[in-house]
Amino acid sequence: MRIGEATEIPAADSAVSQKSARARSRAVMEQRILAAAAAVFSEAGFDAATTAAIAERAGLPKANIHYYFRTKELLYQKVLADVLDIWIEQMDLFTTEADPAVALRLYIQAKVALARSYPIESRVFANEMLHGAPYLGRFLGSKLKARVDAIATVFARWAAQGKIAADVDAHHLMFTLWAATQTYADFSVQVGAVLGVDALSEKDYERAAEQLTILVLRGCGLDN
Amino acid sequence: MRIGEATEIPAADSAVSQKSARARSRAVMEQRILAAAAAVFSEAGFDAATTAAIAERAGLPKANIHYYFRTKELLYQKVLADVLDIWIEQMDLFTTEADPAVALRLYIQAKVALARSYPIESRVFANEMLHGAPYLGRFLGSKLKARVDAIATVFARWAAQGKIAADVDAHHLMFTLWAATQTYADFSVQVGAVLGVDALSEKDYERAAEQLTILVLRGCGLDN
DNA sequence: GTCTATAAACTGATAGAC
DNA sequence: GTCTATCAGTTTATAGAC
Repeated sequence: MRIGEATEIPAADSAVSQKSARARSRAVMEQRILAAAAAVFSEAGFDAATTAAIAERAGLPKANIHYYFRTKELLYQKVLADVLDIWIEQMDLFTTEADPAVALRLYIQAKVALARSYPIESRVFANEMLHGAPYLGRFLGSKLKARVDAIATVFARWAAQGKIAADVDAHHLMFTLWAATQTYADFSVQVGAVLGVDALSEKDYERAAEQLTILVLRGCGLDN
Repeated sequence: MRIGEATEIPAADSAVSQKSARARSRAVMEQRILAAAAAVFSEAGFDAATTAAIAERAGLPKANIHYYFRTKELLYQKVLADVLDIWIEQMDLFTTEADPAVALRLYIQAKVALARSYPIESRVFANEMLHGAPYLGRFLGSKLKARVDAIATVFARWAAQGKIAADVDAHHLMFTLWAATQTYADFSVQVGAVLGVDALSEKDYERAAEQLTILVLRGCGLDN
């Protein structure tokens, strides 16, 4: 297929219309492969995931995977980058002007919602951490650390203003919030088994968020 | 070497002395292999772990691994069983007679101590959960569920006696406690990076336990 | 019991026809 | 761009000398 053939549709969105039919086709295939790759990586981890499994899930011959992503490593890095995009944009809630109780409540709800809506991405991230973060190591010590340090500053101001208990360490609080929310994605098998259900329902996630909110707000000395 | 040769030492402990020299030698080799296997499984997960890597870490030829454990799967199951032994014996603290604050404080300290002393075992367990618990699935829905259900009964009694906040769900509290403590083993790379340290020190683990205790006790409506 | 050698299957990646 | 065939390397597991 050449550029500007019959399938070329004038799009309303200019950013899209600037792409040729070929480029659009490539983007579609890449998305399809990335989705399949994320699923396989989440189930197996990087080392155990096979390009054959990714190809099969994408409904493509194995060689096509290597045509769009030269190596398995490049494909994994792209998956990880997409996963990070989802994860990092949650911490803006913690500003000095915000109400601590409201910020914490919204953050917990957002994180539990992420665990429910993006379990695959959550597990890819968990696998990466569990295996020593060979690809995300840099990000953790730079960008993520900076974000949490900034949040700690906000918590210190809140504490100085008497808005929150002074003995709460923001760093460790974040570790607990991350762990407690991600467990509903990463360890959903365990949670489901202990609750006695096959799969977690919307009610289960709501209750999870509600319970964690109760614990954390009261734990931070905030009236519920 | 035949049974009853010069290396046969009369042992004070009868249980040990009943074992032949051959059996003891076998037990030693099995332990050596199991330790190496746990390390490799914790770093790679079951699928990505190779018997060659286990052999290398144990300082043995690869064939010897298969002599003591016929298949990689049997070796993994034995490692998992040993891991479970470490993990399940922590919940006896929660009895109706116990003081809720004391029980929770001790449980958190014990769990954080486990995360520090047995990070390998913790990661093997985490890997198994993350990949859908193909080998521990049964255990989760039977033995573990029964334990947590029993704890929930204790919490209900405590709540009825006014000893603990009535709106705390014991099941979700346990999920949070497990996740928050295990994160110091499973995600120690992330924790260390955000704290700005290469490796977590004893002080870091102490602070982790202390902070989680503050949050949970106050969160459960208990005077600290 | 230990170890070298090797079988049989699978892995990431590529060549080359279409 | 797509796909079959295939390479070189690795994997689990075993055979068989010692």
